[in-house]
Amino acid sequence: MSRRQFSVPVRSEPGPPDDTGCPILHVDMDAFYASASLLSRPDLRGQPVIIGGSGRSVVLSATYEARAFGVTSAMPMSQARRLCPHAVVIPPDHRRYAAISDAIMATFATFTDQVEPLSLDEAFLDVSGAVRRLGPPAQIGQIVRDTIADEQGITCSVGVAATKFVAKLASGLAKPDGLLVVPHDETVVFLHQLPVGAIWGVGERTEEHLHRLGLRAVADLAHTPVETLQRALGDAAGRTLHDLAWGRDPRPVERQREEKSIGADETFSYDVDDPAVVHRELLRLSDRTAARARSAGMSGRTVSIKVRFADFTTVTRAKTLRGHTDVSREIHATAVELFDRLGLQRVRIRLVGVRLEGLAPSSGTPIQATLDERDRGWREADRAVDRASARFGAGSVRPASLMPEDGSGSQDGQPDLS
DNA sequence: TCTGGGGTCCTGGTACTG
DNA sequence: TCTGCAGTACCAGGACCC
Repeated sequence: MSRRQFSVPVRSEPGPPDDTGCPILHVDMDAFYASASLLSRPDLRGQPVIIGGSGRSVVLSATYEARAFGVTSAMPMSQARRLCPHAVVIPPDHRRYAAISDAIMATFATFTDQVEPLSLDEAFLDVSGAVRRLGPPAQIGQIVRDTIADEQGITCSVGVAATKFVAKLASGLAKPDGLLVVPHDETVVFLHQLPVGAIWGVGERTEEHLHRLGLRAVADLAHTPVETLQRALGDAAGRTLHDLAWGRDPRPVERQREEKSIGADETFSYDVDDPAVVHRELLRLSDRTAARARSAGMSGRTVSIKVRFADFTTVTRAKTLRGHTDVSREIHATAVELFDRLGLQRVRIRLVGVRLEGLAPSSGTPIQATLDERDRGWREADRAVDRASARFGAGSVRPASLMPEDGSGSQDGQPDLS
């Protein structure tokens, strides 16, 4: 679900496009979260619908009817409501999205075992091994589209190209509900007509930077010496951009991608300057992070925190531990230490986050060796909480300091600040 | 005017180590 | 023992992705 929108004139020649040497498919669901939410609200089809939360949140997705009013994903909800006041707003249902995504990925796997999920709603497929069984890549792309529509009731767009980068661009141009082939021999011509912002890795800042250098189209990038780009953007980015501008993208479709970090952050419903409140939020986030790490069978060696102030400036602090951990209490203690070390005096804070980095499988790391008897006790307690959560639901057991003062036990997972 | 939450990768600076 | 150097690890920030 790319957020960058651009368009180019796409050549339409008579006859089917030549997909020889184009084994990479990029499949991207159309307005995935909105389409998935409408499956249970068919009465809203054809209407402007926005998927998003309340308070200081942003738009997760919107139907094409809402997009016609200028609503885009990642836009502040307050702005989206102003642009399209008559839109129906539906809160996100992440469990449902994950279930539909699992089903879609399982469908992809029936076409090829070379599937690389990029997010819940998009994936690369290398169909080189399926051509003899199912036909040329463009035909496979069409079968994928039909199958997803039949099975899930939502549409998707498919890009077919020689490389991942170009396939992704093609699916974006095919939206909504389309398929676009970029023939191998036309890759460079196709790329050179695009704006620099179309390139993977060129965001708002880099685009501005390139514009200041007088580089507006991908063709300009391609004809700029790589050393010039490297001086302007750094060695890695300069080289990558130059390669992509010439259609060079040797990255294969990778089935498994290792997780590098797990974390959670939360924006307060209003800015907070009480350290005790921040400590409590760090406990909640540490708990959530540790539980997710344990459920993934991972532990991490570095704990980092993120603090965003009212003026939106953000600082991060990190500490690397002597050994790996997945213990909530240890992560929380480190997070609090990092926060206190900032020495903030009644500064207004908008968001805090906790992240566990340097992940490794818990089974292969000597966690127990680093723990004393007391810590082992906390580890066992975490395990007991995990078992209770699995049986009675997430949040059924939590630290006493996170319980509401009235003892009701009711809590919705939001910071208790509103 | 208002900017979420989950991540990855890169860069530059500093500290540590042999 | 001290100094300089190079490699590596760590840290913080920025930019980017969906």
